[in-house]
Amino acid sequence: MFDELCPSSLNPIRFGDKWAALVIRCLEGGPRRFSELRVPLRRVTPKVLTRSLRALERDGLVRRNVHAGRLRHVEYELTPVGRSLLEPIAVACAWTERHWDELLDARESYDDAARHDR
Amino acid sequence: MFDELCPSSLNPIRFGDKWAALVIRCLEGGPRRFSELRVPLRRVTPKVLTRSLRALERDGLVRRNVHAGRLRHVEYELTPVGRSLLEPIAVACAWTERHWDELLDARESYDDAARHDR
DNA sequence: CAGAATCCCACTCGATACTG
DNA sequence: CAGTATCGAGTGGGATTCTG
Repeated sequence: MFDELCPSSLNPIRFGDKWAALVIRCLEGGPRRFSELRVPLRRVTPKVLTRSLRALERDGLVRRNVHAGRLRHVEYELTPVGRSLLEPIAVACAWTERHWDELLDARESYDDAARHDR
Repeated sequence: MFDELCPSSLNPIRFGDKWAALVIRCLEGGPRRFSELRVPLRRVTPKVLTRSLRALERDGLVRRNVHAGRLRHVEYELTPVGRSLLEPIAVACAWTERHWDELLDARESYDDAARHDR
């Protein structure tokens, strides 16, 4: 899922925006700071990551906690509702894992047939 | 899911393009013709429905059968792989049904707070 | 009947640069 | 550190009209 060679854009199942599912899985192990999220999600620009987090926050799936101090830091964590999304995500991942090869094969032969028709 | 008052665009879980999940559920009961699909999916223009069906066909989720004759007609039906998608879809639907109200409430209070901050 | 052609809008995503 | 500002490209969806 975090593999660049396996772009999730090919996956027929999506949760929220492009990065939402990844963000949720990154928060599975507990609260994470913005810059901590940027490590596994280094392909996401801060602006886009922020928007994704805001959307999740708006839906009550993620809670945003600001810790003021000398060096301010912000933590994001899953709410119970957000955590409950892990189950459908896991089901979707299992489906994709089981049918990924069939999907790729189907696309290949479809595209081949289309190319032959021209 | 087919309700206009419940736009699936608010649903955080999506399968394929905007109409894919609906198409799949329409095909659950057996093969359907293009114009039959257009009845429950009357909000979808033919072009968009065609594109959605083609995408599903490309992924091997739907099979397209052309019956030539005096009056030509085309039938679409789920492949076994397509049918297997019904399970993740059902899980997603169950999740949404269970958390829909929380989602709406969260959005409302988030938007209220945002409006108050300005 | 089952689409294809054309045009267009809105929105998402991303790159880059900047800031309290 | 945790974002915001700006700009640009690409994509998806839709309205309308036409066709083998």
